[in-house]
Amino acid sequence: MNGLWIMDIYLGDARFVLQKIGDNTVDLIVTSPPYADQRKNTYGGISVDEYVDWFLPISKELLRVLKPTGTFILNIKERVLNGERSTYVIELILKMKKQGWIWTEEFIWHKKNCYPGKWPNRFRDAWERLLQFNKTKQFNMYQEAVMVPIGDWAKKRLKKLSETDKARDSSKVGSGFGKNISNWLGREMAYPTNVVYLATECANRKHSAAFPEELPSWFIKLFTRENDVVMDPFMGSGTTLFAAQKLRRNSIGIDIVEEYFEMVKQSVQPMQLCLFD
Amino acid sequence: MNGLWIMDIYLGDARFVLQKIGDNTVDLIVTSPPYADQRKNTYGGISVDEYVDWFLPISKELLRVLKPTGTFILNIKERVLNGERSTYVIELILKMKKQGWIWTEEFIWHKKNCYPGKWPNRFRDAWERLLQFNKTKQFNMYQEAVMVPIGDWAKKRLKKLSETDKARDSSKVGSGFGKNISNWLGREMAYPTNVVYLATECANRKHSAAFPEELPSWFIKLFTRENDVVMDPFMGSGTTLFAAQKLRRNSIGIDIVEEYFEMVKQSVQPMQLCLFD
DNA sequence: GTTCCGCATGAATCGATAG
DNA sequence: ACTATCGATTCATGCGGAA
Repeated sequence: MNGLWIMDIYLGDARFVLQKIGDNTVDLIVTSPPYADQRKNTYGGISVDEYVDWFLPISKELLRVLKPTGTFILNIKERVLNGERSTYVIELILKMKKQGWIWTEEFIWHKKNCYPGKWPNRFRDAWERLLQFNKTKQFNMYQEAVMVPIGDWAKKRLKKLSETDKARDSSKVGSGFGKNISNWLGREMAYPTNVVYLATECANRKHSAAFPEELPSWFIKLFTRENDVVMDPFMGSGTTLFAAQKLRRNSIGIDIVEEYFEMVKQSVQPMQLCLFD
Repeated sequence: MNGLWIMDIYLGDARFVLQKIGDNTVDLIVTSPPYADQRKNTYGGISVDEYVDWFLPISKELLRVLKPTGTFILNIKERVLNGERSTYVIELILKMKKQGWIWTEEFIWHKKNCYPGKWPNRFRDAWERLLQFNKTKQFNMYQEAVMVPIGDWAKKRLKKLSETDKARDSSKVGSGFGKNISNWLGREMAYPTNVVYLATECANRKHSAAFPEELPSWFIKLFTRENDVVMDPFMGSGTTLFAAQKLRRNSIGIDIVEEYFEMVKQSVQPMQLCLFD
C-alpha cells in the first residue's frame, strides 16, 4: 500500500491550464469559483454581465476532463444588484445544459451562521446553491458513505406508523417509494437530504476558507472512492484538495492567484511527509 | 370595529377570474400553483413544456391587480424528469422579469420532515423555492412582525462586556465590518434569514400539495398589516385564506376545482359566525 | 483531558455623499 | 443623471486560551 496520494497543483488561468488535463480523467470536480463582482481584491472581479461568457469556456473544458461516471459540483450564489437578485446563475444553468451538461440536482447549503446585517427590504442571506451537473446519467454515487444518525423526528414518526403508511401503495403518490417505509424500523442510520446544514468556518484560522472543509468532504465521500481523482479549478486556499487528501483521493488544483498557489504548495510537503511515517 | 374580514372565493380558471379583480387592489399574493406534470388528476396536468406559457398570462394579471407596494410570493419546485431537474422554473423567472416583475429575493423553505424514500441517484428533496416578486422597489415589509428569539449564545455573551465590546471595534481586515456589542444589551429578538425552516403539515390529505399554514402566515405577517388584502389564485383547500382570516386580513381565493371551492365555502360560514360572537 | 468563555470573523446590502 | 466610494447595521459560530 502506497500511503501517498498525488496532489497536482497548477498556477494559472483555469481556462488554459485545463487544456493540459486529459479527456475523461477526473471523477469529481468540486469548486467555488469567484462570484460575480465579489472578491475583487484577490480575483479581478468578473462583472455580472460578463460572468456567463467568462465561465462557459471553463465549463466546456471541465466537461471534457470529467469521466462519464463523474460529477461536477458548483458552489455559487448570485448577489443583489439594485435591490434585485441577478440572474446570471440561472442563465448559466441554461447555457451549460446547451453545452451538454445534465443538471441533475440542486443541493442547498443552509448556513448556520450567515453574514449579519439589516436592511429595510430584505433579510440576511443564509443559503447558497450547490449545483450538481453530470456528463451522463450513469454517474457513480456512494450514498452509504454519507449516512447520518437517524433523527428523533424519524424515530417518533416510525413508532406510530399508521396502517395506511404500512400498506401504502405507491400508486397513491406515484413516486414509487411508498411500500418500504416499515423496512426502516430498527435502522439507526438514514440517508441525508439535498439540504446541507453547515456553519462557515470563520474564526481564528490562519486562512479563512471560502467554504468549510466538511462541504467538499461530503461530496467527495458521496461521489468518489479511494484513489479516485478530485479536481478544484479554483482551489483558493486548497480546502477541496486537503479534504481529498485526507480521504485518500488524488487531487488536482488550479489557481490564478500566486499567493494561494504558494500557500497550498507549502502545505503539501509536510502532509506528504506525515503520511510516510 | 367590525370583527369580520371579507373572504371572497371564486370558482374558475385563475386566468379569467382575475380579470374581474380591479387594478392595484391586492397587498400580497401567496400561492403554490400546481407543479408541472404533477397532480394530473386534480388540475388536468400542465406539462413541463407548456408550463411557462400557461403561467405567464396569469402572472400578467397578478401584476395588474397587485398594489405598487405589494408582494407576490410564489412557492414552486421543479420536478425531476428523466433524471434531470426541469428548467421551467428558472425560465419562468427570466420571462416574468421581462413581463415587468422585479425578482427581489429567493427564500428557501427548508422542510424539517420530508418524506422518506430512496433512489439510486438522488437524495430526498427537502426544500422548495419561495420566489419573491415585486412591482416596485418601494414595497411594504414589516420585519418586526416575524422576529425570532435570539440564540442562546447571547445570554452568556452579554453578561459581561469587555472593554472592546463597549467601544466600537472596527474590523482589522478592512472588510468594513465592526461591532458594537453593547447595542445588543437587552435585546431578546433577532431578525430571521431568508431560509424558512418549517415542518410539512400532513393535515390536509385532500389537497394534494401540502402547504403548512405557518408558511403563508409568515409571509402575511411580513408583508401586510391588518385589514390588508391577501390573494391566492390557486387556493386549494384554502390554507392561505384561513391564515389571512386568523390574522385579520381580507382575502381573495380562486380555484378551478369545484371540490376545493365547495370545501372552502363550507368552512367560511362557521368561521364568520364565530367572529360575530 | 474536559469544559468554559472571550472574541474576531464572515462570497452582504443599503443609502448617503462625493466625483 | 450616473457611477464610485464609504459608513452603518448585525448574528452565530468555532477557535484558542484559561480554569
